[in-house]
Amino acid sequence: MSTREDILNAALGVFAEHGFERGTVRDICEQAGVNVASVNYHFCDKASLYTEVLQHAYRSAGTREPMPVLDAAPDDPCGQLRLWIHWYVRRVLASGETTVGRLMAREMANPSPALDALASRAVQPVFDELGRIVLAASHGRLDARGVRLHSTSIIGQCLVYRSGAAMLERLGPPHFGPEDADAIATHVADTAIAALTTPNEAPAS
Amino acid sequence: MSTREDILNAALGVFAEHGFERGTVRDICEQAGVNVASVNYHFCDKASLYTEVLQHAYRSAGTREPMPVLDAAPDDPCGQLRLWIHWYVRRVLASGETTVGRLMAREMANPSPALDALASRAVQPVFDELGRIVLAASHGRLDARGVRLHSTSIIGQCLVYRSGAAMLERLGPPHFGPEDADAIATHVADTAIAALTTPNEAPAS
DNA sequence: ACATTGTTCAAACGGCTGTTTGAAACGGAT
DNA sequence: ATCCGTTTCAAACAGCCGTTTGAACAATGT
Repeated sequence: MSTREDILNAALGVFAEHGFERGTVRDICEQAGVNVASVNYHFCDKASLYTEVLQHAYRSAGTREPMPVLDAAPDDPCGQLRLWIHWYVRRVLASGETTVGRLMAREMANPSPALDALASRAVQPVFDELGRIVLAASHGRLDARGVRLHSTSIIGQCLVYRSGAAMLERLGPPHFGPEDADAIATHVADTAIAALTTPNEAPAS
Repeated sequence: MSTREDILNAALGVFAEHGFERGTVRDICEQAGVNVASVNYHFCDKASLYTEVLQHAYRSAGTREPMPVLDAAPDDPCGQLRLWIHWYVRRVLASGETTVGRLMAREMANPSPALDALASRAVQPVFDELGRIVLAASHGRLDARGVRLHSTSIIGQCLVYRSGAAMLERLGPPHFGPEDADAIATHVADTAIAALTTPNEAPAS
């Protein structure tokens, strides 16, 4: 039962560094210290190996820093939102340096069939939880469309520090790294709460 | 002089759909109606062809819908911000369907040497302009760090509809397409202006 | 002891890839 | 018409890829 996990770990690194196409089975097996045929024996395909690697990666990233329990303060949805955003930003910026983050960024830009399973199993629960908090923070005033808009805005503000990292670090200072996670999270939370608590806009002056 | 451009256009479509690795020279040439050897004759490499395609794509995307002139209302920075965001969202969502947007998203996740030139030439001016508007909308209260935070939040909220499109459309309704560009832009502008005009938050409880 | 099952391995198999080659076709200048 | 540089083409090349094969090996149950 060791070779399977050896392959899984080696494949995580190889796929993250070179992507699915350039990451060769031979390279993975050499790095795992196993035979080439092992991939086709334990996982039937290179593609199937990839999907398992993706789920393994996302799950391990999730368990390393689990989503905070928010039942603690059910009467303070804004506080819950702050907590959630801090957790998510830390998770996003931390994964930007490790292999997992690059793997996810690749998969977003280059969707493979593995993305379906990943979306429904790993991402959907996180996104649903955010939607629930947003709805509560708006005191139930938002419809499904509004919840989705606000949730997507929050996710977008966080994710840009990973998906747009290559571009941002080419745009001159000031730059933000994992050490700025709390500052970024505070800003995103401020923005989100300001948007949720400001009544519908009249055009601003 | 036709085959060069034929190859360039065909390669744009092929690379955008399949990426650099999976986009084969044979496919490009077949779609352009030319011989396989033409790629190595007109561009020496497949890689060189790719960098030329990237620059060609950025340039054409920029000229199709130019950044709006904002000198019209220099005394209404919030109005300028709304205008700018509407322009940017429309640009992002439009390019999300065409080939250019997907090509850019791929390049972000998998940066090639071509990204440096693209960042300084195509993206930097757009980002600087946004920074100027944000600074004005905050009545000059923000430092460079604050301007960068707000600008990045705005960009992130817009870009997520492209860079996260593959994920978002797997997360169940409601979905947003190019026809919702104005609604999205209005929401992002509301959020940004709410964040810019709300006084500094007290730390969360 | 044997047979069975699950696992590992070296070697080879097709197939697709980017690239090269050398000849053929073209087009303007002499 | 002849020449010469440029461009196109069919064909082949060399290499790497994922996958398969069939034999060796280890572990387990009978």
